Amino acid sequence: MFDNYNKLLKQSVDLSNVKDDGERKKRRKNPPNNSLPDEITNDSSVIEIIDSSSEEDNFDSDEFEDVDINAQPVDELDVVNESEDFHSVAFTDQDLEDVQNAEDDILTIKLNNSTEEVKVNKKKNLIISKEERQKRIMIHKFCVVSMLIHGQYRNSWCNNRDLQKVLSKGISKEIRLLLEPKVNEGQTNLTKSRKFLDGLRKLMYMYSSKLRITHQGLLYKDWSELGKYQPKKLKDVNLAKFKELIRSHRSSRDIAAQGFVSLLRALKLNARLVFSLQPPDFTSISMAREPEGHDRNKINAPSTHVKKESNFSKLLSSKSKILQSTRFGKQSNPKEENTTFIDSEYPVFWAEVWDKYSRKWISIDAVSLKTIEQVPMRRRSKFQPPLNDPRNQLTYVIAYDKFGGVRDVTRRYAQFYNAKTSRKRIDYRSEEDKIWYNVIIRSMNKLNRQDSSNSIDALEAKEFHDRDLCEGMPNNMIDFHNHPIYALKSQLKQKEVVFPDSDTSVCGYFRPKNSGKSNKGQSVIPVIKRSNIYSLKSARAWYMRGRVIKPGEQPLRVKNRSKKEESDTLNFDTEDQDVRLYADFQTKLYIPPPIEGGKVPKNAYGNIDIYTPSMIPENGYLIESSRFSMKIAEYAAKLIEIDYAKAVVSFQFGKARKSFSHLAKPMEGGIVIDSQYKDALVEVMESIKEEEQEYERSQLKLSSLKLWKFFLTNLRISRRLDSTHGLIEDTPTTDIKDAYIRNERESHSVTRNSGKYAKDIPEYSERVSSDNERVNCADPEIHDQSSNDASNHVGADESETTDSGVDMAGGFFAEDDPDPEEAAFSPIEARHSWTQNERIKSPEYEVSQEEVNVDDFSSVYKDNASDSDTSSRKAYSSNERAAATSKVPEKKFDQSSCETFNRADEDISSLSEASGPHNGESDYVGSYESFDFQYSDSE
DNA sequence: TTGACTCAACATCCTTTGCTACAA
DNA sequence: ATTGTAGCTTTGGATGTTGAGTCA
Repeated sequence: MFDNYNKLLKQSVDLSNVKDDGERKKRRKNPPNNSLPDEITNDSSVIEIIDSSSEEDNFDSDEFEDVDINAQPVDELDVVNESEDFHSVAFTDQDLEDVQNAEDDILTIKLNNSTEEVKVNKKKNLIISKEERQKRIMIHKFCVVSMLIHGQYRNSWCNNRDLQKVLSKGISKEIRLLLEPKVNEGQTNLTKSRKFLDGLRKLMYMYSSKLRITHQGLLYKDWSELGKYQPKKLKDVNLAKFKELIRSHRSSRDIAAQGFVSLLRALKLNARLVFSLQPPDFTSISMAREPEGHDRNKINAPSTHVKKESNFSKLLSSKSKILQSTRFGKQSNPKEENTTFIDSEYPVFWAEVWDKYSRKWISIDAVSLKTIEQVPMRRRSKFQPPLNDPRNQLTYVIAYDKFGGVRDVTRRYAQFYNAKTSRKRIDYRSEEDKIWYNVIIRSMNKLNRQDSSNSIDALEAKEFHDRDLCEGMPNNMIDFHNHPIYALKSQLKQKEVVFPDSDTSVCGYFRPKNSGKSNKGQSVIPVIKRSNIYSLKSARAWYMRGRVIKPGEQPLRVKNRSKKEESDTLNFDTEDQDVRLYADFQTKLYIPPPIEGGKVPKNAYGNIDIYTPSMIPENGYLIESSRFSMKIAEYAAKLIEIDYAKAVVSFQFGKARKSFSHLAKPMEGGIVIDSQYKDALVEVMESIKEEEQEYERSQLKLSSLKLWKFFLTNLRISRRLDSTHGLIEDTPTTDIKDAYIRNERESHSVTRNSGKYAKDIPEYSERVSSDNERVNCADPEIHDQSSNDASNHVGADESETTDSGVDMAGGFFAEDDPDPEEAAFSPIEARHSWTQNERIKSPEYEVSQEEVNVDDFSSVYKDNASDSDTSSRKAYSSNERAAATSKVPEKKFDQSSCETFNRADEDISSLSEASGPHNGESDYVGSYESFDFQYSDSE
């Protein structure tokens, strides 16, 4: 299960494709001037100049001491790696020495010149990019979900009857009696509870005495360690293996704890499996650094594992990779290379048992801590690891009960949940994430536990509430920041205010550890209830949220406009230069004026503001532009002569603010009308919409017919030219002409073979395929495909016809100039309309559908369209031909229209069928009937 | 050793209703 | 002559958050 999770995790990282270097390059505002090490040595003259000046003027011994000379080459490497494409350059020890030598030569210069830059770079490299943050959040979420599911599986395995049977066999009568006292014993609940706990304790010791921990379980990993190979981990645990491991009492701590839960359940106790999820911390936004001290060993994993972590190592910047190779590459001892993660002494999995006598959850860890505890209210739980534990972080504690219920019980185990723990959780990040998390937790429950809550749940909820109250004030100033219950005045945001600003808002006092300077000598500072802190907004801002200031309310704060704004507005009215800010209790819901006599009230701009649904007038209705376009809505309203107002729902802000006089563009989200006209208007709009669609359809029909006409006329002209002038001999001078002639010949062969299907005629297919190829030549992939198709169809020599450039399309434009724009829509739509409505009428439809190779045929059309190039037009040498195409517009048929035709032609076969019934209406279409190219004819 | 503070570097929020030239 | 629309410009400032470093 968990290996799968790891695999998925790796994949997700692989997919997101870390672009560390590119990103960091972008973020560098001032790329360092430092050039490559060897360049530095070459450029000695420049350096000397700097040297002399810096020695006299800027030499600062303190600064000198700041820089670790030994570390300097490494820093140099950083810089180089940053500014250049460095991936392929392998650093050798020689390089490193060169750098050091170079460094020695120019020591003072380098230091003085670049110290500051190096410092800046160091700083910049410490914080990850925005994308990286997003990715970390994503991975964090993914880990949370994966671990939740993992816990769910293990929890269900704990319910396994066979396992429970085996486990409960070895339980002594004494323990059983303590856990399940006889009903008629006249004892108080307290005594019973004590006995119950005693029983649990004995059970725990019994269970733990048998255990041998042979493998490592789940542990917290830093971002840099996520992909590291964990050698002592159990793999491929399925239910059978799980049972076997628990029976043998040789497994990991996690599985042992799960086994204990199973044992508790076997004894008919209400036991929960508790899982402290260990996702990486998304709030940590610093670069993944190489661990210090003894952890260094972990970096150089054995070569066999390198592949496994390759995806994840992308998380590490390439910088640190080079650092690793340079710093530790040579000295590292193969024995030390093993990746070792030292287990935290705190558990990841443990059990909770419901003590029905004291009506409390009892936490038991029979494996790691071998402890049993009813978590205290005000003191730290034994289950909570210290905040700096590198292998166990208590952030999400999830309890799975035997009925499939899943509850977040972090509040029980985290002593400073509000002050510390909650900040590391995804649900603290935003309202959206909170919803996400709640949905996930809810969906983890079994269906019958999703919404129902039993009495135990209710008691637990009360317990958590009490714990919130018992948490008390933070013990340091940082934790007051954004604390949900308490606040310090000095930490309020600019637009936050205490109201009422008196002692009633103060709920206590805080003594900073080293009574800070900011407290102006005061040893204690007042702590304010968060509920007495209000976020202020201007009247305008409130209006944008559908609220207005109550009459007579005085602003809680008046903020001066910034100097910038003052200079912008040449208004000398002092009142306009202040922004008056109000709290939400000073506002009320905005009730818009009602529509009277069908007249919609409008603002100064002739619109109506609908920023929230509450801003729609009582008897008004908003026709949202998502359903109908603004045009249709307005037209319909005008048509039935009712008053309406365009609804401004939001504003869009331009990027360049200064250059544009307008900063905000109003976004129209529909029209507001008197609600009594709603039905009528909707009716009208629907019919307009229908009409429009009908018109579009007819336009498509028309353009399809035009295309068809264009094609047939094309063929007719070429045939007439051939019949009048005969075939022209092949000459080596004009390849295009040759191809044209050959094409014509082939088309005649089609004619002569009338009665055969197009696909059965090799020459025809050949031409079609090669043309296909030419059309698509812009895209090499398509090119290959189509040429393959060609050879599949006929296996003919393509070179014969590839250069044929026929200016047939041009000729047809002269007569019929089809609008390319129109054509762009017609063919596909036309297919639908014709296919569905008319096609069936055509008697030839069946035949063509079954026997004509549609692809081949359509390609003919592509040929015509794509070859209408001015260069190919030159191929016409004879006057006659020129005359035939004399009306060719000089307008060049561009690529886009070619593509248009290509698209169009996919459906030409259906169109050709469809145009059958219309043959009397047009000369060209009529001639189609007489034309020999009738593949559907049965001879 | 720890916490409070400063600094640097980003991230994010706040803002809240055009004009002109030119083609069709 | 009228109408519709593309293209202007080339990048804000204040506030909040985070991590590193410093100091008491």
